[in-house]
This record gives sequence, C-alpha cells and structure tokens, in this order.
Amino acid sequence: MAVPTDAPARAKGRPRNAATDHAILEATRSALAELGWGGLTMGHVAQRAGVAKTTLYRRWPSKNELVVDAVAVLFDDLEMTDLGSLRADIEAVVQRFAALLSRPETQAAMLALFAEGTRDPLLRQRIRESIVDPQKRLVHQGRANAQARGELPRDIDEAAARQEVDIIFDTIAGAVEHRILVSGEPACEQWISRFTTLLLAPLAALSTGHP
Amino acid sequence: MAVPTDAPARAKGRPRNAATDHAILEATRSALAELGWGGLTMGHVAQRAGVAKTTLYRRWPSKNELVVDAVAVLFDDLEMTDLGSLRADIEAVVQRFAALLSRPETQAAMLALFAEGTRDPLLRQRIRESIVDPQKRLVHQGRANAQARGELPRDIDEAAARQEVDIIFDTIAGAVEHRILVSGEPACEQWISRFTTLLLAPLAALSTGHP
Amino acid sequence: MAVPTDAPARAKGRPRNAATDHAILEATRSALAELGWGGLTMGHVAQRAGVAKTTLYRRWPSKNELVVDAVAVLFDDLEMTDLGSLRADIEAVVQRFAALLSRPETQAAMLALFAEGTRDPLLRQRIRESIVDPQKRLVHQGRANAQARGELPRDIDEAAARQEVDIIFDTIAGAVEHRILVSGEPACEQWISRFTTLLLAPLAALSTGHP
Amino acid sequence: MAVPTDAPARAKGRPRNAATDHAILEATRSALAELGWGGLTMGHVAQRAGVAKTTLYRRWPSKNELVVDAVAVLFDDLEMTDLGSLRADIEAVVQRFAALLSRPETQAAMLALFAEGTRDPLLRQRIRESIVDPQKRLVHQGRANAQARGELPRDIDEAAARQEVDIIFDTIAGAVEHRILVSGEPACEQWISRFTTLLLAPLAALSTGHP
DNA sequence: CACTAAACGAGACGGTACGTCAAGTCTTAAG
DNA sequence: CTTAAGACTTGACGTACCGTCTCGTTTAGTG
Repeated sequence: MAVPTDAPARAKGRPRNAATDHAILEATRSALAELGWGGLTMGHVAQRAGVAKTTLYRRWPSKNELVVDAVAVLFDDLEMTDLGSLRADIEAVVQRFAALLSRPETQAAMLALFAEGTRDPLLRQRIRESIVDPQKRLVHQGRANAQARGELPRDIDEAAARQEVDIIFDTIAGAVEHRILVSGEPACEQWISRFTTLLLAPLAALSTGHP
Repeated sequence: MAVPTDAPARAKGRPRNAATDHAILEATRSALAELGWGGLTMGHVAQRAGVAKTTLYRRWPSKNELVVDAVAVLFDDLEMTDLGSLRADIEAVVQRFAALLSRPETQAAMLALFAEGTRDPLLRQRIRESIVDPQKRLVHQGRANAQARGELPRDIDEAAARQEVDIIFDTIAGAVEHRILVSGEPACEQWISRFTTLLLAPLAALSTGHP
Repeated sequence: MAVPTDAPARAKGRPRNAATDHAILEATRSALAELGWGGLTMGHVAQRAGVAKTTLYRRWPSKNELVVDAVAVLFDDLEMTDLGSLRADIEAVVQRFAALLSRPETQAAMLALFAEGTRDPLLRQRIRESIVDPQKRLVHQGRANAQARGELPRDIDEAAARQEVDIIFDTIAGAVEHRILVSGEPACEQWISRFTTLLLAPLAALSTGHP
Repeated sequence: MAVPTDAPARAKGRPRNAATDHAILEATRSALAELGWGGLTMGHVAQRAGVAKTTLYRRWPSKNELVVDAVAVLFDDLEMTDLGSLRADIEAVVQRFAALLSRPETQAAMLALFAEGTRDPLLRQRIRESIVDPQKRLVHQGRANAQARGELPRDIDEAAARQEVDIIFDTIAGAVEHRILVSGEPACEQWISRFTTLLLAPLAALSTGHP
C-alpha cells in the first residue's frame, strides 16, 4: 500500500555526519603538508580523520577530487584590498599569493593537481572552476578600484577587458608560481617590488593610450 | 649524469649497449605521452624498450631521474634567433616554448617533475640544473642581441643584470606555463603578440632610463 | 525458533509482518541455490526479499541461523511409507532422500552448514536438532513397520535399539550423502537397489538371531 | 658457441624457492586447525609462512586450490594393512580414517572443500582426483587381501568389481564422515566394531553366492 | 481519536579481507 | 661485469560485505 508522498527531496536513511567532511578535509590538508602528494594515501587520511576508508570513497570518488576540495578553501582567504594606489594593491595581493604558495600543503597540492589535470580534462575543469578562475576576481576588482581612482581608463569593450584580465592574471599567477614552485626561490619584498614595477609599465602605457 | 656514457676508465666485463639508453629514453617519452606520469611504470618502460627492469635500475636510480633525462633533451631544440628586432625575437621564442609545452609528453613530464620537486630538494636542483636554468641563456642572448642593436642599454651592473634576467625569465616562463598548463588554453598568435606588448613596455621604460 | 510466531505475551507496538518471514526464507533458498553459500550475502537476501537488512538481523542473529531455518523445512517432506516390505520401504525413502540431496540449494546449504558446524558447537547442535535428528524417525518407523510385519524381531533392549537406529541412520545418510555430494554421482535406481541389498543383509542376519 | 643443454624446459629467471611451498602448506594447515575455514585468510597464511601475499597468489590461484593441496597429503598416511582377517583389516582402516577425521584441520578443510565443490565442478574434480578417489585403493587392496586369504570370492567381472568397490567405499566413508562430522560423535571402538559387523554381513553373503 | 511503541526502509558508518598492481631488490644462467 | 628473466617483499589500491547505528515513516492496539 504505497502512499505516494509528494515530499520534493526526502532524505532517506541515516543522514551523513557533516562534521566528518571537515575532519576529512582537515586531515587531507595536514597529511598533504607532512607527506606530500605521493605520501598521501586514502587509508592514511581515513585514519587521521578517525574515519573508515569506505566513508572517504562514499563522499569523494578519488584522491584528486578530495584534494581539490581540501585545497580550494585555502584560496578563499585571498582578498583584494584598496590601499589607495594600484602599486600598493598589486604588491599586497602578490605578497599574499606568494605566502599561500609557500605553505607546504599548497605546494604539494597545487602542482600535483595541475599535473593530474594534464591527463584528465574533467579534473582540469574542476580545478579551474574551483580554484583558478575564482581568483580572477582579484584582478577584476583591482582594475575596478584603479579605474575608480582614475589610475586606469574605463573599459570600453567588454571582451577586450576580459582578455586583458586573462593576460594579466596568467602573468601574475604564472610568474609567482614559477618563482616559488619551479625556481624554488622566495618571493621576497624586493622581488615583489621589481615585479610590480615590471607590471605597472604596460598598464601605465595602456592608460596613456598606447596600443 | 645518471648516464655515464663517456668511459674514462675501461670497464672490465661486458660493455653496456649504448643504443639501450636511447631506446629507454625514447620508450619513456612515448609512454609518458600516452599514459601520463601516473600510468608510467618502470616495468612498462622496460617492456617497451625491450629491456629488463634490472637494466633500468642499473642506469637510473629511480623514475624521477629517468624522466628528467628523458625530457631534458626536448628543451635543447629551443634556440634564440636574431630576427632584427626585440619584439620579433621574443615572439619567436615564446612561440617555440608554447609549442613545446603543448606536446603531451612535455606537459605530463614537466608538471609531474615540478610536483615531485616540491617534495625532494635534490630533485628540484637536478630539474633546475638540467632543464630550467639552461633556458635562461635564451634571455641572456636575447638581451645581448637587443643591446647590440641598440634597443636596450648596455649592462652596467653584473648583479643587476642577472636579477633582471631572472625576473624576465620567471615572468615569461611562468606566464606561458600558466596559460597552457593551468588555464589550459592555447598560446595563440594573438595572445603571444599581446603578451609581448605587455613585456616590451617595461623594457622600453628601462631603456629610457627609468629604474 | 528464531521465528516466534505464536505470541504468548502480547506485543505492544506494530506487529511483525508474517509474510516477510516466508519471503526471506524463500529468498534465502533461491539465493543459496544460485550463488552457493559463499555468494550468499545478507544484503542480497534482503534485496531479493524486498526487505531492509535491518529486518533480517531483527529476526535472525546471523547467516547460519537463517539458513538453518530456511533449509530445515525442506526435510519435512521426507516421509516413511508402508509399501508392504522392508526392501521397498528402504528403497523408497533412500530415493526420496537422494532426490532431496540432488537439489542445488540443499547441496549448498547442507554442506555449508555441516562445515560451519565443525567450528561452532552450538550451530552443530542446532543443525542436529532442527535437521538431522528429526530424520531418525524414518528409521524408527521403518523398523516398527517391519517388526509389525514380522520381518524384524521385536526390540528387547531400549538402549540397544537406539544404538542400532543410530548406526543404521549414519550408514544410510552417510552413504547417500557421500555418493551424491562427495563422489558427485547420482543415486540411480540401480545404485539404490544394490545399496539396499547391502543394507538388508545384516538386518536379515539380525532377524535370524545373530548378534 | 652453442652448448647443447639437454634440459627439457629451461627455467629462466630466478627459480622458485622450493622450501616456500612447504612453509605455505604447513602454515595453511596450522591456520586451518586454529581458525577454521572462515578464519583462514590469505594474508594470515602469508604472514605465518613468512612470505608475501603475492607469492601465495603466484603459486595458487585461490584459497580452494591451496587448501586442497595442503590437506591432500594428510590422506597419504592412510594405509591398508594385512592383519590376517577381513574384519581386522576393516576395523583398522576405519579406525585410522576416523582418527584422521577427528583432527580439527581435517574437519574444517574437508567439509569446506566439499561445500565449495558443490558450486565449482572443477574444484570438485580436483578434490576427487587429489583426495577422494586415491582412497579407493584401500578398498581394492582390502578385497585383494581377503581374496588371497579365501575370505572373498575372486572377481569374475571387472566392471562389477568396480561397482562393488564404489558402493563399499561410499558406505564406509559416508558412514564414518556422517558419524564424526555431522552427528558429531566419536567413532569409538564399539561403534567401529558394530559398523564392521554390519558391513561384513553382505560381504559374507556375497561370498556364499547370494546376489 | 490521539498516543505509543515496535516494525520497517533506507542508508551511513567503522571494520576486515579481498585480489591486483607497481616499486624496487635479489637470484639465477647466459653472454 | 652486463644482461634478461622472473621470483620476491612491501605497501597501497579500490571493492565487497559485515553487523551496527541512526534516521524518518508506518502501523496496530490501547488509554
């Protein structure tokens, strides 16, 4: 005698423990920092989180997705501030990005994810959606602030503005990543200052009308 | 380094087959391109190269070193040409670098090596020595050409010149890598042109004497 | 036993669905026949019976008890008939027993239960009480019939009679089981006839007074 | 420089350690006796034998085959002796068979194997070939001895003799197994004597020419 | 009639063992 | 001393069931 319930989304069965998610992600981050990507095993994470291995697999299909989620939150801390000048704003955000990239768990996670992403288009998409693209907001906001201050000309073409954001984003992110992750040298204050100088030149040029 | 080819001291027993080295490195590259880092197994490489696993381990201590050697040679093709203008030279070398980074085996190998490098300082050093730093010659040579043409001022301070090379190198390499490997979008002609423009502004500024 | 049907004490809450018991036992038998003991999982039985796993465990403490109950009922069909002669009666009952043992679910269940019984004395006891010993009634009744017809002498000693029943039971049951389950050959009419002959000899000898 | 080796099958690579086989089989038997079939895990056996799990799987495809091999040797001890009379010979061999069946590892192994055999025809065949059928030699030899002594008539028909051996074998093996494994009662001296009496009657009858 | 207590489904959960795979080492015989 | 072949130890993998638990939902009888 089936009584059709019109409940839209009935959660059946025992509900998942929400705290478990946090415990797992936290365990993932700490294990990642200590052991690196290669040393990160699902069994290990489960043990650290005080959770059965099956529980991990019930929530994340693989190590990749788990680490994406575990790492993504780290980037939420990046914020664009308005310090009154474009140079100051750029230096501040670069400094924060560099600090983030200097943390061991970020290093291990980022490059390992990028590496896996070269093989798995879906993973690459997830990485872009969850981690990379959201950071473009920093460039958008920085430009908006500078435009409000009159340091940069207003956007005329929407598409051109997006292209410019993309290229600036690739340049900043790429340079800092290469400096820290590949060259393995710190992004010290001096380096940031010099890099900002390098970056400001074309922006200034743009603002004065040169192609 | 892991491949002692030139024999200063005459070996006693059966000599190594030199062709084996090439077969192994070639097998490594093709396996890497097809299967990615995770799918690359020593047993697999050995089988492809028609060689026993023992032979691999006798010549390279681990997968990392093997891949470094297998990939390093790809970068030897990068050459700086003198096309008569700094813009043309930059565009040409960026185009070649982008083409190299678009090849699947390069993608898989580079990021995987960088990822491993974040965990293993010795490996990072080997990567820098074998792969990364040698490419700085391109920046050096490009600057020298431009200086010879009078497009850039002569170096005054040796140390300052090296710093400038470093920051330009990090910027170019980082931006192209981020564009292709992380953002996953091609470095098309238009992008290269725009990026070169961005890059030329500060160089031009430098040439006019600004710090 | 694990299925308390008659309710001496009035249950308070929602009463159990009696049909569920039958559905579960039927599902157990069919799953057993198809998948064998090793392939029989509680989750599977539950699914087949259209029932939650919890419901199974609420009614039977373990797979063992469930299978005992599921299989025991099969043996209720065995009946001793009075066909007018001891030989005919023995052949008839052996034939029925052989037919029962030829059914796949009986085979899988019986041997699996016996196997588990070697490890778990309580289970062995349950098996004997629910399945094995009840069949001794067949031997008892067969002897009684034969005695009524004068084919066998009356019992003098109660204990001796029980011993004789035991040994005849072990012999008949064991031989048929070994033939079908171990040797894996059918108990055809000819085999039954020959085996009955073998069995009648000592009974005849007993009837003529030998110890 | 062909050196003609007359070795029929040249073993390449590192040869298997023969002692490992014995260690594994011994570990299997002892684990079986202590933990029973259900408690017997491949990992456990490997650990006991001081061997990696993979080594087990390299040599035996599954638990079944391993246990067959481990148990089969136990039956090699059964021997038919010539004690001068058919009764004595039967009692002796039944006693030995009963003793063998009383050992815990034999109990756990036999019934579990028979149980698995009901599902897997190939396994059943292996069991018959390795364990069951070889024991028929005992019946053959016992008959031969008795014939030599004149206690039993000579065989006339080869096929009939084989059928007789089969039925005697099923009866003896089945009765003892049922007594010990199913009924769970010991095959004491008295039981053996009574069972032998039961068995001798038809044999005597046969020897006097009855069908 | 509403209340109550058990039955019930669904599925999360901590475990244990599975059988497979690759890493890197070791052992043999052949060159 | 190199090489090919393959045995070997180790350890993680992802899966399958286990038996328990925690929910929300029936469903009868009773207060």
